[in-house]
Amino acid sequence: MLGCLGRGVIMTEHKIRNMEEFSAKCGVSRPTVSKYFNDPNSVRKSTRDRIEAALEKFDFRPNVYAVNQNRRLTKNIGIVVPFVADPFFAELARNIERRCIDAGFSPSTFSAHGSVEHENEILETLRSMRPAGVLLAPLGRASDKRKIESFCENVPTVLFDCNIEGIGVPFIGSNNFQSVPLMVDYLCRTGEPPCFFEMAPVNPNANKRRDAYRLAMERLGHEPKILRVEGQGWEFESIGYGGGMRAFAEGGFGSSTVLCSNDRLAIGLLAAAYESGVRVGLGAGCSLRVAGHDDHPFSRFTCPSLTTMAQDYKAISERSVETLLALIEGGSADDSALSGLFDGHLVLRASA
Amino acid sequence: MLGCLGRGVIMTEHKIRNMEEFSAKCGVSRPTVSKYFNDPNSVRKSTRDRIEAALEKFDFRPNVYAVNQNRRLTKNIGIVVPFVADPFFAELARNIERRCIDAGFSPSTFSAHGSVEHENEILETLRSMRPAGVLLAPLGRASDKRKIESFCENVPTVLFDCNIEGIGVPFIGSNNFQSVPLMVDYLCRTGEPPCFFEMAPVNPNANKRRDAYRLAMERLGHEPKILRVEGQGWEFESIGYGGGMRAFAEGGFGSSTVLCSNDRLAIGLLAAAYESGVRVGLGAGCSLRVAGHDDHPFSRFTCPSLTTMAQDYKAISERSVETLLALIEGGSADDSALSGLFDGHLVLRASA
DNA sequence: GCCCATACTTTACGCGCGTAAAATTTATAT
DNA sequence: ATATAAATTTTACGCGCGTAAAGTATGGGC
Repeated sequence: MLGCLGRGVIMTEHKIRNMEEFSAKCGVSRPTVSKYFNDPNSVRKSTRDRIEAALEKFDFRPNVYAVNQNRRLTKNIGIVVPFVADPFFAELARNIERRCIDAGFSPSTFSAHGSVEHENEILETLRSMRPAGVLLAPLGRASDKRKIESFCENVPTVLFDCNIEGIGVPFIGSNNFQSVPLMVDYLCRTGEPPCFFEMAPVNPNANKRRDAYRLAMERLGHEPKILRVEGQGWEFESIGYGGGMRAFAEGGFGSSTVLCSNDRLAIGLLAAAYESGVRVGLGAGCSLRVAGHDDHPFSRFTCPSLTTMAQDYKAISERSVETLLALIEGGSADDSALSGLFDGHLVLRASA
Repeated sequence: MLGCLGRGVIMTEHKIRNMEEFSAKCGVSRPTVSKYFNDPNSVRKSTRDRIEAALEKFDFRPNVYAVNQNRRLTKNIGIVVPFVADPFFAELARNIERRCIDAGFSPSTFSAHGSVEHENEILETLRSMRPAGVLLAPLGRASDKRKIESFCENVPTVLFDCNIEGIGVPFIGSNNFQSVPLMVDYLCRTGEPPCFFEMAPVNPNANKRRDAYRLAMERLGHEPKILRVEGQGWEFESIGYGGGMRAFAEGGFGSSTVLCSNDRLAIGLLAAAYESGVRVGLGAGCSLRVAGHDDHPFSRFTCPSLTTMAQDYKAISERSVETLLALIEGGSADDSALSGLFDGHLVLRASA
């Protein structure tokens, strides 16, 4: 490729193979270049300029594998969500990714796709990646608690969205005991007190929401009514649909207001209502009100649009990353003291 | 940790630090162990058994960074989708991931989150990962064509879902010229010929679907009617909703049947119809039929449920991975000859 | 002008493993 | 039993970079 004739007319820049060659082009020693890549501000401005000038001409990048092999701690951060096909988690992951990049780390996102086996595989993979830290939203009840626990002992980890209680790991999530009562209160003010529509709980959030519902109802002097539908897995819409169809066939919910454990369940229920000829909403001719929880990205586009409790995506992702970075910096500081729960806010739409 | 008293009662298995130590525990040489990890069947059964026995006792795993540094080609495969918050892509990615793992590779999935900058970042990251191959679903029109082209020259790549034409890279996707005419034909048989509802095309698929619609209509002796709505970005539902609201306000679509360029657009349109008091479906009292394209995971739960063309997820993911593996094996074989388009099938639901 | 802190260079070692070549063992065929 | 092929061990080198130590250059303050 490079002409040997020595004409020197067009000196084809032969590819830089390693940091040694690159440092030669800079007129700077390799260790200094190495220092530069670890922290550009750790070298004098004049040398920084020389390196960056050469960087534009040759676009060299240190070999990630060699770098990570030799660093005590890699700059990798693992992000694990239970089910990325749920736009709620996709959105959360996107936010978190961005923040990690901005903090100078290299995030890699994994989805357990709803399966424990896959979640365990991911933890194994993550282990061998020796990440600086991990942001983990576990499957929940289905998770292999011991594996997660032993993982957290070896890798700085922050749990988000779904807690695994009693393992002393920081947790960032939503405050269900604030959000659910707020919704219950709104629903009671504006119509018949709601019943609670849930599936077999996949995680602590589901349990807390039910408990919060019960408490809120009792505090308002109403009798809680809980309707649990069958079904498992992560096809919540399908479960909500099936449960809805059966309830409508058997004569309704025992209340003209239904508070769903989450939006996806509500989406299924709305489909069932539509198919059953039950008009949902506030207007005349409507016989049912439906509310959800989470402000799922699609809840704006349901028919009718879904009244729901918005989780504070931004705060959760921001605080999760902050907490992890603090954990990475400060060694293994006091753990669960770093936990944080965020309030949600009411999103009033047409369904309730 | 390890008692120094020599009692030997409980010999705490001190952590294996590297392959050297591990091979000692096996009573096998390190190069042989190395061979084993590259291909367990490349060593004699007796030694394989010894290694695997030790493997259970010490759960040693080769350092991924050291491995990848020294191998000519890593076992990594990059998977890139334009927007993972779209469950369609999440589903595709999940399928592809699984197949890569089964083939003995380590997939990492990335989402461009709808932004070119992010897509380019991902390509850079991917480059420094020196992957064996990459499965890339580009953003489409928004993509930086030159960067993708230069990337494909250096890394074995298979495009899926969305083609970048004229760069000689294998492409696996859906056959829009089969699927759209099929839908058009069905709609014409059962009611008024459809108009076509689209947004500014984000990728070649959108263009092809429109062209296929036009052709199909002309072939059936009907006049094509195309309604393009404004809006950009990846919030298709929102665009469909906005376009729908305006169309209903201005007196409809010029046909009582609307074929949408994709399901997400249709989901937005259905929301607009509902809000505008327009009944969608086949039954009495319905004034509009709506059909989509893709069999989006949520299209079962729209109100009414959405009649659509199902893309063959399984075939696309399977063939994409197969093609990439062939590309990896056979060096840079004849490229675009490996392309493949798959037929879709009609999914009849309540909306049309 | 000297002193000293800082930044840099040189030199050197190690990380954990792939991989090649040569010597040796083991299994299979004759 | 002997020849032959296959598998394994030994030995050795290299990958690209982090990092430490010791020496050299740089620059600011007095």
